[in-house]
Amino acid sequence: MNGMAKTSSKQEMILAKAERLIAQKGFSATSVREIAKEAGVNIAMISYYFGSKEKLLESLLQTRMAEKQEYVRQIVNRTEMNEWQKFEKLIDEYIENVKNNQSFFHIMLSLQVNTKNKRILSFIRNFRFIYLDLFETLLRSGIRHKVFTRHPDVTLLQSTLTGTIFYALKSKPIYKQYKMNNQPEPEYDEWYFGEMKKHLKSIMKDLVGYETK
Amino acid sequence: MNGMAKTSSKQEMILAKAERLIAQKGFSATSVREIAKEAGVNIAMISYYFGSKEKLLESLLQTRMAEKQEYVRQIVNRTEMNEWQKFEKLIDEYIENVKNNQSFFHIMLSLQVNTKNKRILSFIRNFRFIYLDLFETLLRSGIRHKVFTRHPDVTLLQSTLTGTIFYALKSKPIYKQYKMNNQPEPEYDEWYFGEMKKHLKSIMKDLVGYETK
Amino acid sequence: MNGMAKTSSKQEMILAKAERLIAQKGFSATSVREIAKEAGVNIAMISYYFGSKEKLLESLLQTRMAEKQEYVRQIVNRTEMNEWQKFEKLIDEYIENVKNNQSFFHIMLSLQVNTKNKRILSFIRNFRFIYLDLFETLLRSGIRHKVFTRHPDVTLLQSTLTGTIFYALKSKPIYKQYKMNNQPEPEYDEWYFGEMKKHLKSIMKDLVGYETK
Amino acid sequence: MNGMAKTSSKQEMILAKAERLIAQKGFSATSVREIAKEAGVNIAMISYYFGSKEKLLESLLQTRMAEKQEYVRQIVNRTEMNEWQKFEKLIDEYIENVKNNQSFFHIMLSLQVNTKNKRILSFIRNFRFIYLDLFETLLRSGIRHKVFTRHPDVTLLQSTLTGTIFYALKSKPIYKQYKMNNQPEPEYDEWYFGEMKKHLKSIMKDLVGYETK
DNA sequence: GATGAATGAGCTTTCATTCAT
DNA sequence: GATGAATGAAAGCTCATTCAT
Repeated sequence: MNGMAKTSSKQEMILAKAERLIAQKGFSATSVREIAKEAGVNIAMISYYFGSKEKLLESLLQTRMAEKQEYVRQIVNRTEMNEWQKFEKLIDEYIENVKNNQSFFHIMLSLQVNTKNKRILSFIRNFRFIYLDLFETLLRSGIRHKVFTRHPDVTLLQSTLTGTIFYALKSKPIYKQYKMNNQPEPEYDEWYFGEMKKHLKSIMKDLVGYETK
Repeated sequence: MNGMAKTSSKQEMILAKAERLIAQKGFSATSVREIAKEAGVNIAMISYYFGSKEKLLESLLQTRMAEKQEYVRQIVNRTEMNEWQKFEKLIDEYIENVKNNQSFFHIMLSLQVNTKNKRILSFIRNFRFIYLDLFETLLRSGIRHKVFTRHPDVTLLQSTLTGTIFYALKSKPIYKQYKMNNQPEPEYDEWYFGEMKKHLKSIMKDLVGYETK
Repeated sequence: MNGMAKTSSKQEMILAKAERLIAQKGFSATSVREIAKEAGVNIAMISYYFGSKEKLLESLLQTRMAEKQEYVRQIVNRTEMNEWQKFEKLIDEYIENVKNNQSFFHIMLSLQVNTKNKRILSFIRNFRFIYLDLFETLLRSGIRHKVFTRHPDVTLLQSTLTGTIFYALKSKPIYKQYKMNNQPEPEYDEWYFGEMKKHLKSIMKDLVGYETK
Repeated sequence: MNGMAKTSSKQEMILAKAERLIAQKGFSATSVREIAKEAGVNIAMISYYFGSKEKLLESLLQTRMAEKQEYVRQIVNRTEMNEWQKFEKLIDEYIENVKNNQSFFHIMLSLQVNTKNKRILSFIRNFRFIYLDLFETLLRSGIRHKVFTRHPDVTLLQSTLTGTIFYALKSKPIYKQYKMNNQPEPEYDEWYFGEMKKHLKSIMKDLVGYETK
């Protein structure tokens, strides 16, 4: 048990360091040596634990994605909320999630552009489908219960929701500079992601035609 | 003159092939050998023309960005349009531009996350600032002329506009698969980008508070 | 222990082959590939063991210089000899040393002319200072004990001693040809370095004013 | 004629810049690009004028050696001096010559160790032989005229003479540091080379057994 | 299970030289 | 005669991975 725990923590340490480095520099520009050095393990360990650099990435995605998918189902299954409240909750949680896992979402975005790895593409596709299905279900239910008055295309909705978040995430330093804002990082983040939430809720409200009484 | 044209076309050929490869695989994952092979030139030519792999990328960005910035000013300076019409025109042209220069915009997106090259970061920042300034000017003018009734944050507006386009672009195959659509590519593209235009105009109309009379 | 010995012998093998090649062809004209091939190791091992080609050279100098400095102290500390006998002993040993490590001294001379490497220049300077201090001590002691009657400038003394040896070393093939001598190498070397010893002792005897009783 | 003069000066410029660079960095470490850049000519000119980098070096040596050999004969043929005076004159002139052509003598020294170029080795050998013959002639004459009482080996004599000069030249900064001398360069040089002359004359006087009456 | 040593393939860049004009 | 363009070869180095223990 001691041995296993130690091993497990080593693997998790490797994944954590790899995540940060790959998010910062890209997958190709990050060397196994660097990851091993950062994680304080022998170079051979990456191949030893994960098989290869590529499989380390796959392992990283699988691990992180599994962690992230669970919370979604909880929201949808809650009955005390109407569809618009669930929508709001989803937006809040999504943005919080991105805020707290910026490295992971950087990698996700980067991989959608560049990877040719079939397994990784499959991971990403499945991840996306889960959200599309979720939104579609929510939209239908909202229309049925007359909470929503419009039924937008769910793929365009996702593009705007996720696209805005990702692009805003990447643009954070540029926008901070544009506005000549000198706030310390945590405070600025709080404000930045808060504005993002309000902005996206406003757009989504318009898209689904939710009318405040 | 013949010699110059020939030289110029070789450099342009290298840039074109580099653009496609870097967009597909990322900068680090693209080797100088590959670019040279694709462009049909000797490996040494990349260093000869551009100095280094890194400087080739800088040269690519500079060249393409110069090409793209011109058309923007033309729209803004047209006087027979009101601000909302200019907004619509900009969205149409932006989407067309991205559609026709997907590689370049992929690279731009990718570099915003991963590069640490100061010069490149500066290029991108300037490119982004030009658009931000443009939108800000347009918003102020629209408000002044009572064409717009709201003044949204220009950075969030850009994130939604550009983020939606980029994300929708990258998600095209996934969405096609999700909808189990078997249309041939050109027809599907025509429809897909058309829907994107309508979708974004609808969002923007809401954001700026433009009221159809 | 077996592993260590094996490793150590590989590194030593690389150093030995590098020494010979660099002495023959010069540092710049000797390629890492060549050294690796001669030493029977993979090219990557040079970087693996030494860091770089330049650091291999530094390592070579440091290793060899450490080996060479030890014997000097032994002579000086011997009490049964007078100063002139120590002088003679030093000349004999120095020339023997050069004879048996011609490659190393070729490199030393070559580096004094061409290198701009700060670390290497520092190695050489320290090496030189040790000898200067040694000669100065010997001269003073000899004067005090009335073994020597003159106190020549120690730097000029070193220039003549070392300069003669180095230049004679380099000129060996030319002089052999000049004298149309066809002796086999080892016998010729024996005679050549023997003459050098007598010649330098004669000069030094004059310089320090040592009188045979 | 204008064209020729221009060409000739270009070639001489290339030789001059090549001399300095090769003396500083060594032949292999000096690139054709560098020489061309320093000389302000096109890279192709080196191959064009001299055939190759190697032949440029040959050309350099041949040119410089021809310039240097002439002055020697003048001294030897002067009849108003006895052999020792000629010896003194030679030492003075030799040291002056080296002082004023340090680059060339550095290259000579360097090539004697490292080059495998047959033609260059032949140049150097001939250059050396001329001096050896000269000294031999002088020694014989001195003995015959009872100016000298000893006949040292001419190769050892040359090794000491040239070796001391070269080594003292190269060691100048090290010795200045050793003596913690802060004199300005020109004054120190004057003193340093003056001491060298006295030192070598003293040694040579002893070697040839010249007795002051 | 874990690791330092070692490997071959590949990287970018620079080399001296030649070509086409 | 002179030169910018272009080339193949080779340079030093780093890569992800595997081997031997």
